[in-house]
Amino acid sequence: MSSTKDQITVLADELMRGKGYNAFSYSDISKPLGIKNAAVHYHFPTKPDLAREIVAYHSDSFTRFTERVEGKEALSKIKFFLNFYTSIQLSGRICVIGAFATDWNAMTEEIQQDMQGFTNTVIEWLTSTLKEGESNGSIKLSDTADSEALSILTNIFAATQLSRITGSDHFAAIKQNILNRITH
Amino acid sequence: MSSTKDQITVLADELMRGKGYNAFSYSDISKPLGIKNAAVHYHFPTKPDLAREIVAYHSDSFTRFTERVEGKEALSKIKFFLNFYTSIQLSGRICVIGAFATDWNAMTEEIQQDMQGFTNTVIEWLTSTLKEGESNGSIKLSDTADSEALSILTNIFAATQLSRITGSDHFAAIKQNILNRITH
DNA sequence: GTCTATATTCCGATAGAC
DNA sequence: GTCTATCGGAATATAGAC
Repeated sequence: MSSTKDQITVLADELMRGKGYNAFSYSDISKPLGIKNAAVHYHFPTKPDLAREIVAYHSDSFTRFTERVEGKEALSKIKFFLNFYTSIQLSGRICVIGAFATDWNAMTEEIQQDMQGFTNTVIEWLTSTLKEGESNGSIKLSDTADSEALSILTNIFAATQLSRITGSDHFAAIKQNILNRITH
Repeated sequence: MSSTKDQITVLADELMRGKGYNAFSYSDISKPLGIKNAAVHYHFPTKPDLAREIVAYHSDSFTRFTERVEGKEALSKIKFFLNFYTSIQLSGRICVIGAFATDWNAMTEEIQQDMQGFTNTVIEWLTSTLKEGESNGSIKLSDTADSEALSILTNIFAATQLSRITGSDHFAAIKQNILNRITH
């Protein structure tokens, strides 16, 4: 049993990554939840408030993810990360980073700052995990860990976008290409 | 001297890749051009008509691009392709593929089909150009040409998105990483 | 915390004059 | 081909009762 506020957050996130920020409305949230427009505004007075909550939701989720895989072997961690994107692709949605990037110039400065913090956290985790794997020999790096992290991140989040247009086979091919690149 | 219709198309494309499909309005187009709302509707009765024109505009542009580089050496062609994205990044805009992918579920079937055709054309050009470079020895492939094409495309179009959030240094790093991967 | 009711603004779109 | 004028609808947001 989750609170109305939590239900709004989850649904808003799905709409954000499903249709885009400017394509969903308060009524897209209130109707499925069986509540009224005003009730959503009670929890999130403005739409930017809702957007910030979505970012906070992903920040928390990513923190829990890193804690869950902490202690596992580095290559295994990367595979868990990539498998998370597979579930995004299967749901027909896209990564939150790409969703906010596209609507970037329609976002308030506060949202932008929150997203910068979140995105850098993801990049830093990827970078340190790649270094970790190179140290123990499970991962092969042909460039700096930071560059490889950026390459992997853009590959996988754009794969959720591209596969909407050209189909899920392309998502699978991109994911496999990443793994081929970083394994011996 | 370009026609009003052409000016509308160019501006609509910039808005589409600058703010997103649902974030720009007919008045965002009419005001800068010094015309009225109704004049834009005369040329493009509905907003989906405008979206289709944007796709057609990019299809034509890409065809002209491939003709311009035809005859050049394969690696050089890829570099021209990547440099085109540098100009997108510098303008603060994103690649049309990512822009439409994010708003995919807000698009009509006709727009989606047009985008599928355009995107596959880009992928096919990249694939055949990579094969060409492998044959003449200028390009190194560690995976199938098709997979490498998908990897490069997602890297570079997502780089225009990511760099909005984390800065242009990341765009440069991703671009360089692509070149490192495919050269000896 | 949710409701009814409403204010306000903006959007996409059309009719008809010039 | 562009204009004025306007329609119908939807969106974000708020006031005040319960």
